Amino acid sequence: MRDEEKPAIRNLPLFRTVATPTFEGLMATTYWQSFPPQLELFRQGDRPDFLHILVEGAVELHAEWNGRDAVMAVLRPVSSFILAACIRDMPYLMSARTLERSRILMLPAVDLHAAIRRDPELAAAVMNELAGSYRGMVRQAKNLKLRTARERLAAWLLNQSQREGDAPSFVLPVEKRHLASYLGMTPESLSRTLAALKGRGITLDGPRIIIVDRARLAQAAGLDPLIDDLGSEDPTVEAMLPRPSR
Amino acid sequence: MRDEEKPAIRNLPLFRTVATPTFEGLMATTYWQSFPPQLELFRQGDRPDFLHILVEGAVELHAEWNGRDAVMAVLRPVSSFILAACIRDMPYLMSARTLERSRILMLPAVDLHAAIRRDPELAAAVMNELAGSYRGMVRQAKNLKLRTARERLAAWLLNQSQREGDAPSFVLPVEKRHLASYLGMTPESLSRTLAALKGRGITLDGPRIIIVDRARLAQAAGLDPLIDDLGSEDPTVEAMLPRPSR
DNA sequence: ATGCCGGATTGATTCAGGTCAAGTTTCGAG
DNA sequence: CTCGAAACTTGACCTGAATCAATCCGGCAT
Repeated sequence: MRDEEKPAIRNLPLFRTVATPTFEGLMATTYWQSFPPQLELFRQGDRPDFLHILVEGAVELHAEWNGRDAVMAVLRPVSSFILAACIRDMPYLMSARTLERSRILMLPAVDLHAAIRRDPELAAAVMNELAGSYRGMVRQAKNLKLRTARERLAAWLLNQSQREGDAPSFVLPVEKRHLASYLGMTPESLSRTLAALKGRGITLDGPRIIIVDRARLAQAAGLDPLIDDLGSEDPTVEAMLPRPSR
Repeated sequence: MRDEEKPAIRNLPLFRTVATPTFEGLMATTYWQSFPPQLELFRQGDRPDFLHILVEGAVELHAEWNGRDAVMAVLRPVSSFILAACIRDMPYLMSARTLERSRILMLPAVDLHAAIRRDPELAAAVMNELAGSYRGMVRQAKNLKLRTARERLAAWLLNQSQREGDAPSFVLPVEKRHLASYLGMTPESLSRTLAALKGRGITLDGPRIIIVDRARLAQAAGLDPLIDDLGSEDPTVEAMLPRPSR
């Protein structure tokens, strides 16, 4: 464990509030793994042996069925993932692959369990994290059921801009086909829908989005704190790109 | 609190494993509420003051946005709901209404919090419940993103049959328009899709479904334990009709 | 530079599912 | 038993998005 990244890990919602001995004890059981881009970390159905903590790079959670594939989330450092599978000790419901070269801290599920049993403060943090993840998935399901592809895209653009500090312009942090899949559409549809939004508050420059009329775009998105809210909710697992990579 | 239903409540995954004093202490802080059919229990955005435990009747969780409405889950006794909102003390993301005359046990969120702090066994149960709910929502999102309306319907029919003990025939436990919304389609589409499945293993008799060729229907559904599995996962909140009303 | 190669765009077409508009059935109130 | 409202079904049509099929573009290795 390098000292430089320790503070960032310590600051995860999962660990922020626990006593230092608990944290140090947990860290002592971890070990590092480095992965090249495009590597499958695990597949849905596998047994969860480790809580994963992404410290560098980018990881995509996706789900497969009947030959189809859908991106469920994209994670950026520093984020923990697959906590729920570890807690229940049940097979992953999603597969994970790196998008970039990534460094991941592996925390054995057994040790996590032991620590939770020992430290009620950690248990409380886990509850909060799980409740937040649940709520994140509820938001995602609402997004899918209630909004059209165009509305989802418009809302995502606004959210992404907000994540980057209300930037009036930003470059997409993932390839468009991944974004398309995350939003539940095809790359072709994303391309067209993006073009359609040009008349509604944005300008395009390759992978760069320029928001020229925030109000107009917000109109098209129909923003709603009960679907889109970032920030207040814990975005460790569920959100697409929780925060700029710093 | 009537003695007759106590065992059923005690048997909830949330309480099954806790010590009796914890359970009794919690029950002492609860009170009953009875509601007529079609009554709004709370609206999305409201503050969560109580953990709800449905003991009799049926409750629907639904989400609204921009004039659209989608059924997110239907609950049958005995089920607890909105645990996540209570844990995080954040606004409900879904609204709730009774479908039938219902009796609900209200457990003040403050008392729940206090009990969790006191009893690590309860904390563990809450973690399990939340992790299970999260996984249930992941399944639902996968279902929406990866399957067509027909596949979702076929899978739901098989799951429902299984819930009723592999019944070869059963009547729909909710109105078709509610089922349609839950499955992410319109009532008209449900009607047509049901008709289309007549050639693929089922027969219809009003609200009764007769499964004549389970294998054929399973073929149309593409069942997958990582989407459809009931049973092993805790279905308290996320599943449509967790169990027959007994 | 040149030539790939994978991703992105654009166009033509298809298709699943939604919308609108009649019917028809069911069921509860009187 | 009758009536009326609500649920359901059916039909015609429309639309959002997927699919199929060319290009187009940009980075990168030769």
